[in-house]
Amino acid sequence: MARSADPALAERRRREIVEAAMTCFRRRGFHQASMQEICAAAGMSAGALYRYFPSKADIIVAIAEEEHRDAEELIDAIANGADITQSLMTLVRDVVGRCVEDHPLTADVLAEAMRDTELAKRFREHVIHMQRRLAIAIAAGQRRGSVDLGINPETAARLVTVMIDGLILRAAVIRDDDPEALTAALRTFVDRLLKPGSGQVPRHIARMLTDSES
Amino acid sequence: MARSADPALAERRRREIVEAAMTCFRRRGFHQASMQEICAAAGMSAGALYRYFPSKADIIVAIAEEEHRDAEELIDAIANGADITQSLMTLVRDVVGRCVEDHPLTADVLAEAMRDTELAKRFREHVIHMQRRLAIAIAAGQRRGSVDLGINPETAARLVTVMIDGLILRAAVIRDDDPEALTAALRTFVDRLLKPGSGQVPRHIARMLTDSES
DNA sequence: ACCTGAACACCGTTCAAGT
DNA sequence: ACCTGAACACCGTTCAAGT
Repeated sequence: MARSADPALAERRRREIVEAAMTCFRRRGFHQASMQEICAAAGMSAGALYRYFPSKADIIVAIAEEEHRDAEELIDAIANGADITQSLMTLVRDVVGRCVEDHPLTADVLAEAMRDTELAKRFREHVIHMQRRLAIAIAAGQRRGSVDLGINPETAARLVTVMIDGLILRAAVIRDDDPEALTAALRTFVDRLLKPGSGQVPRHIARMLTDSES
Repeated sequence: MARSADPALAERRRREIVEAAMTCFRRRGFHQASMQEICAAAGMSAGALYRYFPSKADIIVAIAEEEHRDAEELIDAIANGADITQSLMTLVRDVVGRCVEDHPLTADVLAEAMRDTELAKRFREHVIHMQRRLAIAIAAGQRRGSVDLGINPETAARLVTVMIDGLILRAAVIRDDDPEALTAALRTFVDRLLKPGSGQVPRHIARMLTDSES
């Protein structure tokens, strides 16, 4: 990475490179895009680029860091929302929506994480962070009465994050999967998992419940 | 692929190549493994290999076909099981378990599908097939009374397949994620989604339900 | 200090030459 | 018909030479 006399310049160059690489990777994928392409997009020579990133793999680590930072900002935002059910729907729409744009980057990061120890470690920490934040938000929802008390917050958080991963993957590969059916399915998932006393109760019993308890 | 005078030889060679490639890809990943390595593992020259596969990309298409065929056999097997809840737990254990071995292949196939139209098409068809089979099995479960009538079979099938994708992804990247917690979470997911009249009903009401209806 | 771009070892793929 | 392996264009990375 070369000790720099001008940290501001170094930071600026790194951003230029990451930005250029993201454009190239989105267009052609991590392994299909060449360093020459990235150099051209960033407006610098190979030698200059290698002054700021010791290898192509390090560029994708920087991209993964950015993706994870973005996702964590999203989840921190919803963690403060009052209605956890609605917040989750919004979160998933945002995460999956953003992914539709960046699906190739996400898939590339994943595939690289399978080999790259550094990347795998960051991925792991990211998932753990997401899960913890969500568990806290769900527990808060339980105290507020907006989440069913019958479910363990850690369990719910685990299921939601796994579901989000699955949704991202699906949005990435199956671009035209019926989006309304998916949203409806997600609603069902969130309701059955989190809604206090959910729809499985027969109507006449549900009436008794509301009559006697609210 | 070269019209062959001996179709049996051609089939044998293709298998040798796919087998060799799977070994190499598992070890080093799709893009890290070189054609020279695959040739050496298959015991043939570059020219010979290219007689049977027109490109590296076509080898991964063959591998994806095999993965999909395996997964579809698994789902067809459970579709005939009596207890859909238990079958699903078994299915997930099998799919995720198999994946722990083949996670790098799965991730490589996914990342390639992001660029490779041919691969993406096969992926799409595979997901649709899985979903249809599962929906049929779930509908059968409803007729047998082992699945809650309050859920749409297509919706449930969609959620289960998305969840499976998420689980594969997680098993692939986060190898040491607490497996027991994951199994327990999955149990919760399946129960809340499919079990007739699940745990959200308060105990005194549940008692009334069983007293008056069964 | 920062940058250039030719050079290096290696990649996927081809094809003239062998049997 | 089937196979070999040197050759081709191109890859990620390095480094002597410039400013």
